[in-house]
Amino acid sequence: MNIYNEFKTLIVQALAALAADGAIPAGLDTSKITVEPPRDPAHGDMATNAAMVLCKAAGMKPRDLADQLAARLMTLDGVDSAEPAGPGFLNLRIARGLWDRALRSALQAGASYGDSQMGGGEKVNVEYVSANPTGPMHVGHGRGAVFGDALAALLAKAGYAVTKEYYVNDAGAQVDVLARALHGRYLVACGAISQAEFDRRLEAKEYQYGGDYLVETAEILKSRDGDRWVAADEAEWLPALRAFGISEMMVLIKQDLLALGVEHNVFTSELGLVQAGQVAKAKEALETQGLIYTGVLEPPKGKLPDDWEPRPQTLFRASQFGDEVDRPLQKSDGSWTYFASDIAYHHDKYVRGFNQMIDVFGADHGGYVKRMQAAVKALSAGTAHLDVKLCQLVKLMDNGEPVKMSKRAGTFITLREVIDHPGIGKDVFRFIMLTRKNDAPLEFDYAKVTEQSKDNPVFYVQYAHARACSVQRNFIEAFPDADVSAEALAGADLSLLADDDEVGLMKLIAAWPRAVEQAAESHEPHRLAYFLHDVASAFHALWNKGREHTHLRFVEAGNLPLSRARLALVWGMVTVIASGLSVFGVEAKKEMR
RNA sequence: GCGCCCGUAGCUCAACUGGAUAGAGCACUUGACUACGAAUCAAGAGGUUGGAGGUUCGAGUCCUUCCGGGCGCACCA
Repeated sequence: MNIYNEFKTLIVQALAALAADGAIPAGLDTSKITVEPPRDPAHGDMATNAAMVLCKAAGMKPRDLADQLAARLMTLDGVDSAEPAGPGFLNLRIARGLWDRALRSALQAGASYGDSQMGGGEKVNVEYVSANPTGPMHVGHGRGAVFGDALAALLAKAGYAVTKEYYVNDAGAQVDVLARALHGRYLVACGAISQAEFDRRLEAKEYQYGGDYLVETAEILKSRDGDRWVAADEAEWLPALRAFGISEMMVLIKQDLLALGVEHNVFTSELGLVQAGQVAKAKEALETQGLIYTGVLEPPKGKLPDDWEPRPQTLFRASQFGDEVDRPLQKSDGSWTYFASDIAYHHDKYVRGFNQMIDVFGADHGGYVKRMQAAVKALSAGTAHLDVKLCQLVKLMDNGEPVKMSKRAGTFITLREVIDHPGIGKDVFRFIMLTRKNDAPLEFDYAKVTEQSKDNPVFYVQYAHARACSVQRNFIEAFPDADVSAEALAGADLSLLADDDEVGLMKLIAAWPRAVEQAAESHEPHRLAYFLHDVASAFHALWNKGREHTHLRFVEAGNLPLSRARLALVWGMVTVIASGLSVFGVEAKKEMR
């Protein structure tokens, strides 16, 4: 129940009534009308741009249109005042009873407060993480994982039927590279080569994954298979070690995901798609539309690669769908490109009934977006939509100093190292990852995120929640027989909440459903982090106001009706924070000690 | 060279998809603990939104063009 949307409906109805009276032309396009809280609360509770948006089509001055609309709206229950302002805004003041009603509905809804029907049950597929199965997750993966997970939860809250997917890239060249590196570690484990020889080969780029994590994997392999792969030909050991390596790496990755609290519904194997003939099928689907041909691409502009040579390739006409050039589906050895199997994967999603797809990638995949969107457009005859969210880098800092690279991971700092850092853990990591827009770089400073102060947004929000729980404890102490259930609180006499800041907090609580819908619509969960911060801030302010003015304290011994009304307010705030944190997958703490 | 993303207070970042006087936190200045948790709060100061044009009732947001940064640019994923 988004109160702003309700009023938009009322305004559209009022306009229709004006049109019926002949005061304005009929059939105006009302789609651009917005109803939103004004930036300056002094302007009222809601502002609409209706008069400004419609004035041209109506052939009226915005001010006149606003006057007409204002007069009409004034007759409605729930509208205390409607005043034209500025260039043609219409500012509304809403009856107090509606804010009371919003708080009651928050209390009654509990954790489901803010749930929306916006999505109408439409199926949405969110693909995220999809890290290559070649090693443990690093911090960048962690950001994508948290972002995708929170976005999925947000869309679910907004009424979409969400499926969370992980695409396992187990078919390309990278997994061969993994197999070779694993083989090297295995030779060391079996005593076939020395550690020094391994290091030499690593230096010579014979092996590309130097991370220590493969040492243990090699040990497991040795204990399973003995030394049977030592003398074997590569053609023999490669497939075996590849399969083993992939499954072991997926175990590592799933452990990391578990530690982050990230859970996918579906894991799709690239190799599986290839073996099942899905790639060929997807290619055929494009072929029947005449979108596949064999051709030679122009050399890339700018720096020419050393090994460039004209080569006939199987190409997809991506340029017909907004991409710059056509894109190859097959390598010169006839095997599929990554793009080809990814087309098959998205085709598969489409066939499974997803017309809304979201892919969460690292920012280094930016060049890949257009061709994938082109493919989805082509495969669905334009009926499916793919949104690609690119997550920028995470800059790891400690007290302002960049954190050094890790030996264990080879190059990257592992996700594990970060969430196992003293004082961090999954909740801190998750929340901080969501305090920035996905396409903005994010600075993650160990010192700052573990600080217990308002400089640390995780702490600040959780502290508000814990403080509120403390109010409840005090209330129970003062009124041992009183019912503190949300249902009972919803029955409190809310008209006793008279202070401006109390009403201000009520309005914030009432704005939560709108915040959820807007964050969901824009695919931007970070907005909720800011909203929660605002709610926490309003609560902390009210708390301190009670410190200076004792009559504003939440719990007033001997005054049960007032105390109950205030606890209802506090609990409304708790409801919003708990609801928001659950979207983020972060625990709401009852106490900080 | 081309494409995508970005440029907002000293620093890190918001800005409700084009709305009214561009907002928070940190840092800085001042004030509030015999006190429901001072891990907090109140107040002050801080800006030509990288520059210049354009679109319109109205631009940080859209268009054009420069400047500066990041990423990507056939048979890698």
